[in-house]
Amino acid sequence: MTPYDHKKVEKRMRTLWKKEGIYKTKEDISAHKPKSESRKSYVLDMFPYPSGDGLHVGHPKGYIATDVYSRMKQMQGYRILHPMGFDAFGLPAENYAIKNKIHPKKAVDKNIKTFKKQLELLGFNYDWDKEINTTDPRYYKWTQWMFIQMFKKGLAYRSNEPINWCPSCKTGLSNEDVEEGKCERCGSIVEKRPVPQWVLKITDYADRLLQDLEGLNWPESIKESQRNWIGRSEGLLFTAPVKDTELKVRTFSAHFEAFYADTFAVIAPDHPFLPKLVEGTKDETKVLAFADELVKKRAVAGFDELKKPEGIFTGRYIEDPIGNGDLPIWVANYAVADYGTGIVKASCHDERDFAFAKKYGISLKPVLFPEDETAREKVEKLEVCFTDMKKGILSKPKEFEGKRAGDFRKEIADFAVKNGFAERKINYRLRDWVFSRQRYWGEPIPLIFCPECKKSAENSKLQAPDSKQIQNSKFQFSKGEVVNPGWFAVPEKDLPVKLPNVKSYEPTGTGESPLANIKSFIDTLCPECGGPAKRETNTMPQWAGSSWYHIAYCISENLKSQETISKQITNSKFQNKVKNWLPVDLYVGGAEHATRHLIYARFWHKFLRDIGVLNTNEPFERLLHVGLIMAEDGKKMSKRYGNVINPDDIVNRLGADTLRVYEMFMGPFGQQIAWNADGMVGARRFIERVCRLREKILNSKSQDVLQPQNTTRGLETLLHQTIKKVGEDIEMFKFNTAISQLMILVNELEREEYVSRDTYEVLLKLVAPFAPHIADALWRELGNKKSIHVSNWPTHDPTKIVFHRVTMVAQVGGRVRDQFEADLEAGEDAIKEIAAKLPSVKKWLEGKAVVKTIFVKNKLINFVVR
RNA sequence: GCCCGGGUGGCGGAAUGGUUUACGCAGAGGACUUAAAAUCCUUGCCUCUAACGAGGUUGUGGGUUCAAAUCCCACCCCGGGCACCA
Repeated sequence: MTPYDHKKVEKRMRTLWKKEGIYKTKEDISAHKPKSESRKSYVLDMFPYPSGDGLHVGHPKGYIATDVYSRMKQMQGYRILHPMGFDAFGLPAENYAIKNKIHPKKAVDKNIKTFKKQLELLGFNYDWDKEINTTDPRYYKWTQWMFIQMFKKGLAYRSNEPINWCPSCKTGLSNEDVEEGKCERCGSIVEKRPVPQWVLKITDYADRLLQDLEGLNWPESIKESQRNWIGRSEGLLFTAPVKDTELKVRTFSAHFEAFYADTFAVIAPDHPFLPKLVEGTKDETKVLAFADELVKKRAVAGFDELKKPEGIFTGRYIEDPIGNGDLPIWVANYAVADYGTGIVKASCHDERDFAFAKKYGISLKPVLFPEDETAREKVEKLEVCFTDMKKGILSKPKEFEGKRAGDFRKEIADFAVKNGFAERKINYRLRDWVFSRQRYWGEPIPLIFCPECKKSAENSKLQAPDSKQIQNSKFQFSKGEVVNPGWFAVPEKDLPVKLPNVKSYEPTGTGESPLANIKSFIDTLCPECGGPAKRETNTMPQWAGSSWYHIAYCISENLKSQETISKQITNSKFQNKVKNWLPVDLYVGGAEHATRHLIYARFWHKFLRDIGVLNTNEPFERLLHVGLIMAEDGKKMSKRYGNVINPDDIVNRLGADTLRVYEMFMGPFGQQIAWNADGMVGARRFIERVCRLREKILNSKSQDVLQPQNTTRGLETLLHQTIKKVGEDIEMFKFNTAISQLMILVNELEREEYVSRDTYEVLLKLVAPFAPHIADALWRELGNKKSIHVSNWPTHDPTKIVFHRVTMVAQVGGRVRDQFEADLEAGEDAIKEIAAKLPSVKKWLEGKAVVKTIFVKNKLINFVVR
């Protein structure tokens, strides 16, 4: 492969760009500029976690895309912000460090260096002045400050409830970190463990997170994932006394239409209320022991094993006010403690309840039936479980007898509320965000605990009696108020709370963070009373730093400032910067973040808006996800399979421009696709053709081949079509068709004896976003002093796109019989006349009667015959 | 089980009611060359036919339409997400 030395060209161009500073972000903090001058485009990639393996060719696909996009935007006159940074806290970095016996900080620094070197080889237009690193104390000072604001607003609370615990990673996990009951990182089965945790009340934002999805320009699939994840369901909350006790029980039901069928209730085996419920019953110990066993079983059981119903009678009954008598309460393995109230009234109109009752001989009483008589009989005889709450016909209560349940959902709810059985309630599947990790490599949680202050706080406040707490709590017993007695935020002047540099940072496995062993870190003074106090030793999860990094890029200078954050954020300069860049106009990254990072960041952003730091509701206006590049064998690229392709090798052999063009040309951007080494040849050839076209340029201006040619496909038309299509396709992330259009143009230009300089320059500009090195090099060879990347994007002339002659299709009976040329906009009669004379059409019309003629202007004529 | 995508040549894909297979890769034939590489040109779904042609063909089956890859119904397969969430 000859004619150009990509190594030389690419190196030379990158040096020039650096020298000329063409990728420096243009800030515009004056609010007075006319709109056209301050058009901005904030284009963001999901920042990488700098792993020790470096990049493979799959990683940069998204980065190339945003690079192409932002280059075009810049040429179109937008101020662009296109930054890059590193998300380097968290388990992977720490595990890598432990495995390689190197301190996480050192490992991260080293890996970032490698990453940056690799990224730079690809010729991205990042403004490295904006680089951020979540593990930089100047960065996490802000992360900690934001956490403190949440703490002060009561959005961070201390919980003692059992949480997901990964025995292998030796840390608590959030609900989002668990997949099919397994740790998302290492695949170990997750246990429930009662470890004291800091939890963020993301559920307070559930409704807004759900509602605001509607206005976002995001892939429908991701919106749908988030809707499912938030899992809003409207239902009824029933309250009833527990027989022979002072206790009351609340149960939630989203499918309440057949609530007259309830004959028993189930409680989760790990429900914190269970011990209190069975207190004083005959089989108290037996029940608790059995429940314990169920919990343990559930912790190790595979997913499918949970389908087998198992349980035990608690010895207690609900006195159901509906008049169904006393409902026995059972412990059931399928009941979930932390959804709804963890206790559910059960009936034959639920698959799981039905199976459970059948197994343990609990009586059932159907009140909902199919219309069909024989089917109805089966339900009456309890042979089948009937659950259709839409089409089912009710037999009870009297008020709704014979009615279709689905048509009266609202009325049934009104009825239950009016009679005092229940109140309306909206429940979410979303759980609060478990925010503590018992690991070393994370942001220290900036809180201090003072035992003295806790005592006085508790003394000053008499413990509320149980009954009251029942009224106020989601659960039936005290969950502890959300005031965190004895806990205080680290005063702002003392931020950041730096992660101590230690030798031993391996997880303890005791539920304590490794920081708990460092006396010099723990011991401190109480910010409230000045007495001896202890620091929180847990760290934040991997997702903390990434929850606000889109903001960090806008205020990168602020991160270096010595001023307090509270003061900085009220500064009008800060406010202007934030207003000028946010929201992110285009956000590109992997779809795997649908229900984690993308929910957390939205939550965090909304919170910061609520406290006045931001003025936008949502962080990411438009989102696109990049399809994975698979290895040639169709598997994921991984060291394990030995199928990794390193971009450095490609850059070395064929050049960054070739790699970029190839990755953009492979297929639709969002689609998963396998690497094909052969395919790269096409990309390289395309670039070489663009180079070779230079020889066809005439310096004399008089001979401009852009003069309209006497053909239907004039070059000028093609050129303007290409300008239009490439611009539109890049805007829509349809890079593959943009490139194919460029190829068509190049093929056509090759056929010409001469190419005008103007045409060639337009071509180079259109190629520039994809192949920035060679395009700029060729551009400068033409004598241009400034980089092509700061030139103006060409605009198409709509009048020049129109053909003068068009190719028409002649059909007979809907079948194509011939094609012919005709004048643009030619009328039906003229076309009919031409078409009817064509021999191949004539042949098919012979002996037939034309019933109808269909005419589509500039496209076809169709004779419908009989 | 529920919810999203998707199924088009040998391969990646294009076309969102109007010529199926743009563009690229691989293949075959040719030109140039002492030769090779590179480059350029031609060709390129299946069936029937000596040929001209004709018919078929966008996962399968049906429907709407002058006309369907595209719209509607049913089914099959692949990929992804969610899942004892009451």
